[in-house]
Amino acid sequence: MKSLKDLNEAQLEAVQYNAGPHLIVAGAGSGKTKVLTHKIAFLIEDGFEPSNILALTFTNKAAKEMKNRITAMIGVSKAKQLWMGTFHSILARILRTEAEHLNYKTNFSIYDREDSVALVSNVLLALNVSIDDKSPSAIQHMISSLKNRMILPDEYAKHHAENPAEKRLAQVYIEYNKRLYENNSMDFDDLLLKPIQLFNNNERILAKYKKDFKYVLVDEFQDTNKAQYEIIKLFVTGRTKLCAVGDDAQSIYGWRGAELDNMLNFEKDFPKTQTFRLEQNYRSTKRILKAAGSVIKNNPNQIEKTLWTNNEEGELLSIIRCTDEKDEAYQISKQIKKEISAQKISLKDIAILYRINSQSRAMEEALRREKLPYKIVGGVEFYRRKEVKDIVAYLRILANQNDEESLLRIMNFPQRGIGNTSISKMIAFARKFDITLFATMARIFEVIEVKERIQKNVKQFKILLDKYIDLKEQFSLTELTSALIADLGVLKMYKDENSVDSRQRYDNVQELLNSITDFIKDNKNATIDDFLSEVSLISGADSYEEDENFVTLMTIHSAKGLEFPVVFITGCEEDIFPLNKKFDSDSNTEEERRLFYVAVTRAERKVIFSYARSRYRFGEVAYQDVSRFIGEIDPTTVKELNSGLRKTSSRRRRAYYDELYQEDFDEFDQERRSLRVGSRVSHEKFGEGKILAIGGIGESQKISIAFEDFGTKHLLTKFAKLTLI
DNA sequence: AATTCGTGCATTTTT
DNA sequence: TGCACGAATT
Repeated sequence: MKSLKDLNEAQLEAVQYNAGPHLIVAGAGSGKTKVLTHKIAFLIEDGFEPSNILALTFTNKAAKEMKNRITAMIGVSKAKQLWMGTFHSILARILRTEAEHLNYKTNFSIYDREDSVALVSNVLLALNVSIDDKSPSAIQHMISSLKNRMILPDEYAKHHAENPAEKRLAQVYIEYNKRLYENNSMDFDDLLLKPIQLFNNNERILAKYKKDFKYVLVDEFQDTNKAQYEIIKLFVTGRTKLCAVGDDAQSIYGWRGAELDNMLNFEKDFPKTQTFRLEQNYRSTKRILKAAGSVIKNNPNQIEKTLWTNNEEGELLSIIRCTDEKDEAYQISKQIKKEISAQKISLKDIAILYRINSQSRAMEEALRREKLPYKIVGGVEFYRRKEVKDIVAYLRILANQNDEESLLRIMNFPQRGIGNTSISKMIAFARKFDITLFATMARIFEVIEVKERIQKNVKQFKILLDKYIDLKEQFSLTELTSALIADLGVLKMYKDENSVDSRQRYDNVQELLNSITDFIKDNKNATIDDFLSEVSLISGADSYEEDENFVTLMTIHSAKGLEFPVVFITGCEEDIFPLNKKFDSDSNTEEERRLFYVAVTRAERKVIFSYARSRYRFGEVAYQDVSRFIGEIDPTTVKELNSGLRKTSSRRRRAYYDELYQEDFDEFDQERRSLRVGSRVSHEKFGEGKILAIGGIGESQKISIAFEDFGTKHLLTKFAKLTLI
């Protein structure tokens, strides 16, 4: 097979191995996707049917990339038969087919995070409970972690909930799941959990899929959580072949339940595992690899491997020191202009990476001012925008009338005079007679508590929905949606409003129509359910298009898997990167370090770090310390770009830095230089704590401190008698 | 029921 | 800082 010619020896071995379960430990830039695609092509040539191959990825982006490359190798018709996609989308597909065995209907809705949070909110309200003042989104996250660890509501209530707060959480968890079921809906975690339930209870169904999946390939294996691992184990037994690809150093989804141990213990769960290592990097310069390596080696838990490259030595990495986030943005813009005129690179070769989305704001402003075209990947994502979600909620109701969350969303959008009071009455009625909210609308005249005028509005609304539920059988999705939008008059509404905001909304609704048209074009026989699955599972990171000439802005998480000639890594400051919450654990820092590693290894030729000495956080100025990761970089690989001072010997660099920072802070704040964000202090009444933020100057300076026993307090520095510990 | 105004709170990262 | 939500006002 001639395509195997451009593989190196290690890659070739991994591609051709077929004797049993195998784990490919693939370092950054070592041609992981290439190996996977070649492997699939190789298998097909070897006689495997495409429809017997299951290839699982984590992001749609990765799935799409792989699909494109494979299509180029084996042709559309074969590529189409592959089971290839994200865990979530493949399992959603299986669930739609098998829904009835779980007592779900095939048209179930998929709730994204926002929908789930809204549902949690409603549950909290209905049960009238609160859990340690936690926000609905925090509670949603707690429920999600439980699901990730495969702890179901009943089990949690029986075996895990001990203190009163946990007991209340159990209550909420139970009700939340019950409502999901009643709404004929699943959240993201259910898409993984329900299949396990299905397969455990129905051997015949499992057998059917096992027969289909003769070869299972898993990308980004280090990011699998317990449920995903369980699914793989269900599919892979006996003669099924398993190929897992991953890089423990790039595991950055621990917070989402990813268990790195899945990778470290792989050999135990799958006996006779063969491990391959891809250690040659084709992406970065020697210096970049050395710098990245010098940081990641501070993590104790790792699979041993040495990344090397034949690429050139390359430029030194550089560091830009900035006064604040505006200065940072400005200096980066200047640097970008410099890079472009000095070298033969264009805007699309440049990425600006940050730890948290909120960092993008200052950057955007500077880029606009400097007239540098840019594009944000991720951020407030298209399908998460209010105006888009509103329309999507209509489509969801047309597909699944049980979906109460969606119905609530559109009940009074556009405004039709059905307010909260009336809605509460209707919900009460629905609960009393144990019917859905949708069914209640049909009997609205029995809900006597609702004013007559409003009953009529509900009736009108119901007629509208019924009309489109009817029409969906005859019309294409595109026709249906445009007719609906016209009927609702939302475009006109946005146009009339004629504000900056509403113009944007207008465009977004138009864009939604376009995306539906595109989707139907690509998926000829797609149903409304298919489209809705796609919409729920899509993410901002998927919108990245590499051929357009823009500077790319994104979080490091969404940069995973991508590469750029020039990479800016911004906000290299303690409490941002690493972003340590409250009292941080080592494992968190290790994950942050891996994230840093991912950031650095995105670069082909040049890396520029930046950090600011102060930064607006929570509306207050916070004085920042430079990230520990900067200090961990091998000093022979970096230089400071804008220190007014000459180079110092590398051995002295640490001391020199410390001195420099001391000076800098003095300029800012003579009196209180000893109090810094992150410092630990003691207060005579509140005991010990950590400084979160310092704002204002002189008399009015305020300080936020997270006390260990008293929570977060905001105090006037003048009055708070603080001592540094 | 809709609009306006004010307060308080928040920032991880994503399928 | 800016946004979201709640109370107060119409």
